[in-house]
Amino acid sequence: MPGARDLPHPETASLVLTDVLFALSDPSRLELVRRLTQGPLEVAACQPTGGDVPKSTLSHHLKTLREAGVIRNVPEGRQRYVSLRRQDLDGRFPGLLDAVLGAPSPPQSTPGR
Amino acid sequence: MPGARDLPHPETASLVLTDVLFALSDPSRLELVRRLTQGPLEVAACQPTGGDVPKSTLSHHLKTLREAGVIRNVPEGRQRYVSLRRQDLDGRFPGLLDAVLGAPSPPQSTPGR
DNA sequence: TCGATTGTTCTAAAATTGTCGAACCGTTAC
DNA sequence: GTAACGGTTCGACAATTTTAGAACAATCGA
Repeated sequence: MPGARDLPHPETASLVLTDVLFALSDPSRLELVRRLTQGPLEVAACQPTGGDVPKSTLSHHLKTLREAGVIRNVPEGRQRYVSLRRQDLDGRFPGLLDAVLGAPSPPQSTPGR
Repeated sequence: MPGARDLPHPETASLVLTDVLFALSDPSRLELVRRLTQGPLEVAACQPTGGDVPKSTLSHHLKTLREAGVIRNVPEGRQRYVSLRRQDLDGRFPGLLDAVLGAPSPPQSTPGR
């Protein structure tokens, strides 16, 4: 049983807070994390809404999130499923993800005009 | 009314989540924030424990935190007082600061020995 | 007033991070 | 097999961020 195409994921106990905060500090990565709360996505579906980001760029962001322990990226046949490591994050950093996800996402929602 | 030496601080309502996360994603900045929970500090006291960081470097970190809205930096006579904008942060991003401050700070707290 | 104190700002170099094309690797379809 | 898919990795370059010395600004004490 050869094709073990698994990427490395940090253990829950060794997740580093500042790495998680950094991974979440990028708007496009954070938006993806928000979408992942709805459920796992295949990589192609991780594209920003309507955006057309090169595969390598997207893959790089996924790597940042994965190495910080925010997401899991597992092979499934010919594609990959990306999912939020919610329980792990909640276990190690209680309340953090909820606070981040509950916070107002856009800088401000242009009121008037 | 001359010596208005006040630095700009963003309004609470306009704080941006990703900016806050980024500001907190640096270990030395985060450590400072933790210390600020004890109360305001003058800039010189913001030096990392035992560390000897150049003034300009420290000032730059303070700027990052200030512009993100994490701290307030006000002149007081010849020095300046740095304080955590806890209420503002709690108001805009409920639970975020508590979660960050409650989280394990070091990568791992070597248990045994 | 002069000088020491306390910190910010300016400028430039070093280090990180982001972006993207090209090469590459398993998997599945033909 | 071999080609098409779905994605990661590699390498290079651009953009940010970090670091730090030097210059500068405001305040206080003598």
